Amino acid sequence: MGISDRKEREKQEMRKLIISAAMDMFIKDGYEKTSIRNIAEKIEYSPATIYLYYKDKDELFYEIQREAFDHLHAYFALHATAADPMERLRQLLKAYIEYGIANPDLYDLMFILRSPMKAMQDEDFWDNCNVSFQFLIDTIGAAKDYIRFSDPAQAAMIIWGLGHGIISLSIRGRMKVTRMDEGEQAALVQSALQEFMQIIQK
Amino acid sequence: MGISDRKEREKQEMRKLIISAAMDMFIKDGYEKTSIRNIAEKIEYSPATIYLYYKDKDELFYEIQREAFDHLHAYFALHATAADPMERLRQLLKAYIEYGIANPDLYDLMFILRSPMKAMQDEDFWDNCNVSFQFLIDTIGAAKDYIRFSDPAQAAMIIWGLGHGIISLSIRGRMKVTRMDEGEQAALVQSALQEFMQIIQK
DNA sequence: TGCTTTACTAAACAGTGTTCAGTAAGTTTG
DNA sequence: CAAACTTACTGAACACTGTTTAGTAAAGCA
Repeated sequence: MGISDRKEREKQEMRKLIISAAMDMFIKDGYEKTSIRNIAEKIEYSPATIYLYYKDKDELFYEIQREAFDHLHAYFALHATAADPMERLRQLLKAYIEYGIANPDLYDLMFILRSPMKAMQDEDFWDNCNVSFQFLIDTIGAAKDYIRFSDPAQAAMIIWGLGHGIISLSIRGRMKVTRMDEGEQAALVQSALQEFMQIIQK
Repeated sequence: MGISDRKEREKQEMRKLIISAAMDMFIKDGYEKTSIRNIAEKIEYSPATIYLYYKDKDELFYEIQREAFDHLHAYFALHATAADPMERLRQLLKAYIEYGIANPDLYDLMFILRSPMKAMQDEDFWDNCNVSFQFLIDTIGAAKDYIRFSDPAQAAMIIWGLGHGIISLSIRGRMKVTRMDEGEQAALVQSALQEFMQIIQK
């Protein structure tokens, strides 16, 4: 049936239209201003129409999260390229933190906000996150003989935890407690990470 | 003037009443259900009354954050007590993570939510957070000769970042990507932290 | 007692996510 | 081609949210 094919195509195009409008607003105006009503206005449809394509806001945000993870993975692939495994791991951690601080709203969606996780099975987050997560696992796997952790899973936990911790403290303003200005802060983070990588190296 | 003294006392009591109702709701029902209207209903006043005592929701949440930080500091003081500096640091990191996972909503307020930071000068967060933060700084200061960081500030950044990262990934459901059940996850976190502390030890 | 200040609230405004009845156009069928 | 059916869409409403304002009743002071 040619018509139902076209209908299906149009449905996918509409979903895509909604998602990209939402993604744009997310990046430009942040999470708080990305409302169903604002998205609807931007694409010149009524708010109710969005509910014909997405069950609720959480499901919509879940789809934007998928796009965000693709975006992050592309950044990893571009910046963690060294042949030497240990150097590649260093680059990956640096790229992660740079990405998070440069794209705080997308980072929120991927790693902080509750909304995209709500309407989700356990497997769904795995689907979205996995390509990026696997990048970390593989990089640590390649470096495993050069780091002082007996188990790569432990190393992954520590490195991800550390990276996420620094990004999220930073983008949620909690580094204020150090009473440093942003420049000092960034310098301290960088030198601390440098030493950390040195310390965990065999 | 006895009357204006009493008035002042009553004003403080009212603020206290609002805060404790809000704190209760925060712990019992979580952040999302703690609305100005719900707090007002609980204390049997109109929503507008709350605005006679707090400028806006952010200022109210800032005050609850102060209480939460007292709560956290009490937990630290209770659990990080070893005489040996390195052991005390280990206890502190463990206590931090335990506290965060056991009190996810208060942890949110202290370290994740944007709301309490909005109506805030840089110094204000310092006021709220400082007693707890100083506990970390002091503990690291005492252990500084036994850890492989040249600068205690670097060590603080790494340890806080790591602790916060693990707590926040955990309470925001992002550990799902490991495909472990909660028991396995907790075991991995614990063993990873164990090894981490070993590795940074001189 | 009369005047003023204080404490409080009902009602409204502007925003949110979401649902549902109704319409108008597109598609299929007799 | 016209009638019947299906699909796509929307206006308006519901139940929430934070916040402001005008008005009221009680408390304090002269």
